Amino acid sequence: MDENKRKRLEAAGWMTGSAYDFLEMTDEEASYVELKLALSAAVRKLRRRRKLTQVQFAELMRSSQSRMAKAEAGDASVSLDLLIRSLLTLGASNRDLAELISASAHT
Amino acid sequence: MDENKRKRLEAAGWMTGSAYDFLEMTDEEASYVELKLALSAAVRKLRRRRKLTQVQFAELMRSSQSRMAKAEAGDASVSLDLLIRSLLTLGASNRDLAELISASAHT
DNA sequence: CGATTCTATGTCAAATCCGACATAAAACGC
DNA sequence: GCGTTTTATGTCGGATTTGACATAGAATCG
Repeated sequence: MDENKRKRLEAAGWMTGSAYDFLEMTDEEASYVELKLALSAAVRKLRRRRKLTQVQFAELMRSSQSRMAKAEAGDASVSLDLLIRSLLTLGASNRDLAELISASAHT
Repeated sequence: MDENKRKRLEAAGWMTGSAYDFLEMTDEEASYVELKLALSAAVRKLRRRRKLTQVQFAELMRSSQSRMAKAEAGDASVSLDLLIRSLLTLGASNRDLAELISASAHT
């Protein structure tokens, strides 16, 4: 795993929160985390493109501003479920999702 | 929503378990459920292609046979997270995931 | 058929994730 | 600068998801 990736993950709080020592993360685990970060970035991008504040977005999601902020930040407490539902709520198509996923962690 | 789709969802226990009346499910909710069912079917297919029993698969996942059975059955108690991690563990690439997603609910 | 292996289903305590709230910190306009 | 709006962060009780277990049901093979 390269250094840039490591720093990105660390910045999102993936080191202290994880049950695993970071360097022992398997490839699948790394892919999984990378995927989540890619989706969270996409949520932010798409929300802004839709000219919504986090508060407005949270209303659409029937959630809270704080949780959407965490979703966009790639916080470890946010599930893939929530990220995918966020993107769908923002109007992403399946094809959009697919492109996001195939683009993430293109190792 | 067409009748075939409705029956598929019902078969996986999505009617009694849901908080919503089925016919009031929004498009995003339907896409989300469709996606989960597509992924669960893919898990089964891929596991079999890898010549693994559910018990062996569960060991790879550090989970249990019963949970993997539920994952493959599209049980409502199984999250997208678990399905995605299952596919990654079975060796699916991001491109594979992307194709699954863009293929699901091709409305 | 009976034995063995594999899969399905129900249950439950523990772990995780959730929305909500409070509040701090940025960002933006004036 | 100061107010206002937006976003970030920490916390918490409750809801959901988890792995594990027991056990039933299929499938396969002799």
